Amino acid sequence: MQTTTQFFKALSEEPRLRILALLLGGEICVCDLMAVLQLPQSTISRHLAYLRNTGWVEGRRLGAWMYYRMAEMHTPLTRDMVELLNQRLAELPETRQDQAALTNFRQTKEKCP
Amino acid sequence: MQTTTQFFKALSEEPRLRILALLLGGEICVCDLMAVLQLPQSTISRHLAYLRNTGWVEGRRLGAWMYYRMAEMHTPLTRDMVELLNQRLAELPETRQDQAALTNFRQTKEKCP
DNA sequence: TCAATCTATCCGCATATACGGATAAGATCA
DNA sequence: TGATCTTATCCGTATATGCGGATAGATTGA
Repeated sequence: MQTTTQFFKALSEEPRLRILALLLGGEICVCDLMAVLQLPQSTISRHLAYLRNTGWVEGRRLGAWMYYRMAEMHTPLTRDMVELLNQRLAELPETRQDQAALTNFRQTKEKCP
Repeated sequence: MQTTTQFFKALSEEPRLRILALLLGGEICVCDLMAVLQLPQSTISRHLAYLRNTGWVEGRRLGAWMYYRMAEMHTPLTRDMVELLNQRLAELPETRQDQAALTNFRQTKEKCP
């Protein structure tokens, strides 16, 4: 049950919920997250580590960049939670704003491919 | 989004998750919760207050006793969460143990109707 | 190899919150 | 009203964890 409570605790901080909402739309690199969330790099990285440790996301290195995406879920509860967030998180205004900001940033940026 | 993160934070502590798992089975009075969870009264009451404030449960007074039950949910996200917990929480061993302890206590007790 | 870039971790500080005994508040009954 | 029972809140303490600048590690390209 410790695992389950920690899994839910990951959703209890706004930066982490915003990160998950973005990752539900597909893989994102840290630099994009920094641009969208407008938070210091150490803060982003710390929350990503938390999400990694609780099984929510997994990262892969692509050269100097790290890309993060939703992790494969291994239990019914965790699979259902991802499905639920996928359906319901988009209803929150902050989520829509972040998605728009991501789209916009990806169109205008040059580096951080 | 603050509301949503607080809503999830309620699930991030083991006593609260155990309380919710029990309440999914129906209305329960505080004295039963104390007997099942084996925690001090102030701890139970504090967690119940937290669950009340985050919209998870509602209580009603019946004489000297307080009975708690799952609250009516008002958004798709919260309704889906209750449905999910209802389906998945029973898979955890702690939940099964608590349910058994509740059944057992209700059969043997005399007071706290 | 050195400089530059990207990311993870470290560190000290601040805040949130869990804990549980003590106390207060509400209700019942004699 | 006073005694008793049930529950809620208060209180001081301990712990967890968020924050973000500083630092370390990893990678690339010159």
